[in-house]
Amino acid sequence: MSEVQLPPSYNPKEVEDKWYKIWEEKGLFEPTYDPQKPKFSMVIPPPNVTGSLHIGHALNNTLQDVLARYKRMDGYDVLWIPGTDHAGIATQNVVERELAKEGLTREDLGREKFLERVWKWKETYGGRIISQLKRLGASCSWSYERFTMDEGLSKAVKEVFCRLWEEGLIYRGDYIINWCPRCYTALADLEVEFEPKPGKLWYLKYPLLDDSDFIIVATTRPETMLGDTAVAVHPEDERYKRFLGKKLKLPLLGRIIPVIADKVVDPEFGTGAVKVTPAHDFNDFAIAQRHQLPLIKVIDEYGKMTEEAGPYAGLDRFEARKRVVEDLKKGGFLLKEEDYEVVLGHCYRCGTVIEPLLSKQWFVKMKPLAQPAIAAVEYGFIKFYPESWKNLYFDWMRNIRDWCISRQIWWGHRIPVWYCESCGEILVSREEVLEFCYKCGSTALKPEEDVLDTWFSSALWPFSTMGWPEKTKTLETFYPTSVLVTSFDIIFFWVARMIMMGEHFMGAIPFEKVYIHALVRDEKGQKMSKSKGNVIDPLEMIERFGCDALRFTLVALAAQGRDIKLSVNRIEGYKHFINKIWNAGRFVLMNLDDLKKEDLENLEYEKLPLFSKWILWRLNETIKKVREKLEEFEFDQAAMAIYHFFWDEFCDWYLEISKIYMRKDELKKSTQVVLYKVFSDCLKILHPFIPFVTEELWNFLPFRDEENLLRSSYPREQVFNFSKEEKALTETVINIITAIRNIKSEYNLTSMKDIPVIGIFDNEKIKKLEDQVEIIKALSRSETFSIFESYQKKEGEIMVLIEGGGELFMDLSKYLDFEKEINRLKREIKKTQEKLEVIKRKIENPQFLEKAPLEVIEKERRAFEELSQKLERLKDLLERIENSRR
RNA sequence: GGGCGGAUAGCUCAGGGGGAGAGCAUCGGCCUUACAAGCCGGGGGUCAGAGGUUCGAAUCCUCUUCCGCCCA
Repeated sequence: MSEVQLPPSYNPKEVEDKWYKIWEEKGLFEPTYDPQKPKFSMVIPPPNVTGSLHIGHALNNTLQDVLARYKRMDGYDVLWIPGTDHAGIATQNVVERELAKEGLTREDLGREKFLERVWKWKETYGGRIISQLKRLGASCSWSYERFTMDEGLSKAVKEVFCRLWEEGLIYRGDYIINWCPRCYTALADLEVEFEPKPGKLWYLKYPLLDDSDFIIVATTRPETMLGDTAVAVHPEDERYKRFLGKKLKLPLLGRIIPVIADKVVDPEFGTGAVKVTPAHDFNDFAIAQRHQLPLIKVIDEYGKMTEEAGPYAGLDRFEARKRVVEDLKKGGFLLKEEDYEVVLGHCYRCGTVIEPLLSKQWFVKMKPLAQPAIAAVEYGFIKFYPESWKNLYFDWMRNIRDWCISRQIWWGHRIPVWYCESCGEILVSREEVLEFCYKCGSTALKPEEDVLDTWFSSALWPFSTMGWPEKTKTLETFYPTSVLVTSFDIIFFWVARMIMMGEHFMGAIPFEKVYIHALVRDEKGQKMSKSKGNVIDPLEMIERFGCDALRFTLVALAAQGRDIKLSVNRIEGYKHFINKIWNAGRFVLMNLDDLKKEDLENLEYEKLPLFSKWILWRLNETIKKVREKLEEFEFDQAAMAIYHFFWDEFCDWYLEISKIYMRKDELKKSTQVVLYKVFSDCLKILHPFIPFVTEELWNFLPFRDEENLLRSSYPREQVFNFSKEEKALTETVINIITAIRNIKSEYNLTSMKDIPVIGIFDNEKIKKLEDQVEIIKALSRSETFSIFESYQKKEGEIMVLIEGGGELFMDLSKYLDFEKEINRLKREIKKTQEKLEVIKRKIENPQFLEKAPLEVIEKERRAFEELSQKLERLKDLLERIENSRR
């Protein structure tokens, strides 16, 4: 017995903190810049600095960590850059809420003081998510940690803005944009979430100037009629042809507006005539551009009616709606009102109903940027996993619209622009402070107040984190990154924009592969959210079941192309697996005695007993499979392969068999070596998935190729010689054992060891089986097992058939329950008959014989042979038992 | 309105043209000195429905129903 004493159950809490600290302090997560090594790099999708770790982060970072640890062990120099995102609107909102508790608004503080507050808040809480990532075991290269508002990254942002401006790819102008009156900022199209809500459709009467006739328009937003500058109909619409070119008198305000024809009008919707409010509707804005209509803004940035709204000026937009409807009704302009489902845009940060409005904003021209980014994926320089996501990418990229990048909030990268109050020049500069206008020399400069969309800086993340625009060694060594691991909901927000910026500024793709993983949902398939109360908190799961259990669960469920519905009992199930590993480790360690390093090296494969060879072969197959699956990002399959090998083959079979081998002097040493070899390789294979328990156990192993498992080598597949005959023999042994267990269990005789078992096999097999008798006896808990070539069944014995040929006889006369046995046989017969029937139909079908591949036919024929024999013998048996009872 | 994905054991999910799988739950038997968080064994499924392709369909195609998501 070795001196190693491990407690009989694994205690994750003590182990996890200890190892993370050691790994980090030793700098094991850091790249070495060893020129001999191939490179592997990733950038983390930066979580919001305000956030705390939710289950989606846990999945995302577990998968990245699996890759990072696998590649690191496999000889790559790995850089995994971590960091956080300043999340402009979200963070500002959080701090504003804090202020509100003190009865303050950000305006009360002023810009500078407010930003101080945000920074302070960031210093206090920004570290939270980082420490939570560490709790998860993420092996990020922490010395590279970045924040999107860091000095270096800010420099990159400024550089990108200036260059795009110089290239004419950034412009400023009055356009209709999505406005959140609560966050008081413009939003990009992507940042608006649409949701159907019950609403109304109002039918309004717009009379001709001379009151001789009228047009009826339908609208879901009557208050915007105050800003109408036309009524539009479809040019082919016969009903309205006579109105074209005529003028209408806008109710309530009396404004004179034309009737125009435009193809976008859907004659099927409402009455086929639509009011046109160019300042507050995207479609209407486009119509107005085509027809040179005036733009009248009736709702302001606070969601209140403007002076243009005449008597309604100053009212809130929703209040104005009520008043307008009332007044229309009074004036006889409201013809009817019906229930209608309206699709409303909401702010993705605060949920407020978006107001489309006319505003002066900054935009990026996307078409020229999109083109090379589309090509990069088309030509396969960037590959999506699963591949189907690329269609979504193409679809969006090919219909891309210009990107509104200015935000009217304070927390973010200030747009590097000044306006000259003397000559009106727009000055774009990399300078921190601009002293005078470079056109007219005036010092009367007004800085731009707006900041950039947060995603503007995120788009640069793969190279800004590596030091761009400086030429750094990191960039040179690790750009492009190898893989981006993220979820599909930010393919547009982030992935696409990174590809565009990478192509444009680096002249190279930002990553070679994009692995898109699932969204984690609750058991009912709903998105987890705090308001629904269905959140599974990863930190709580780590507390309850251990980090490794959570990680393994997430990986095991991470099948491609499907959402993950997570339930707590799944995590609990895999916690048992962790404990199983722990105990297998205890067993191995207890049985190593004075094993020496030379013993490991001197292992002679050809001299090993059958099952030692078998387990080494199975290990080799498992290594092959896990590697293949990891390379294809089929994490779940990789996890299942090692799970089943470890539990079902190594623990359930080999460990039990090793107990027998180790009792024999001549086999003891080699068995110890095989146990050691298989177990230590399993630790290696498992480490990327479950780093803590494996590192802890590794630490108890007497000889290690590396002090830390984390830096050890990932097992490689070897050429192996385990013959077909040997495979067949192991199967037969396993089948015999299973059959005996089966019978004993059915007769509730599990603990009875004194039931003699007789096996009937052909001569050739008998010779081979002789060496396996001890194993059969031990694992089936039978004191005697004898083999003959033929045998006459005695009374009270039952017979079982062994798959692949052979029979067993067991004397159950003392215990035999005739009724039970007859039932068992009948059941067996029925099952066999059914199977046989299916196969018979097949092999009697001439078309099957003609068209099916030969090996399939062969297989079916063999199966037919076996099953018919089996059926015959079963029937015979049943008859004899029934006879003997009489 | 357009597009994508899903429906497989009681629950959560794999599989993806040639004998229906896992974890959990359930039932029966075992304290067999690594592990009762365990071991051994069992039961449980017209693979959503209908049609088609095929010698052969849970798997491919079409339609239907229901669920989820994305875009407009």
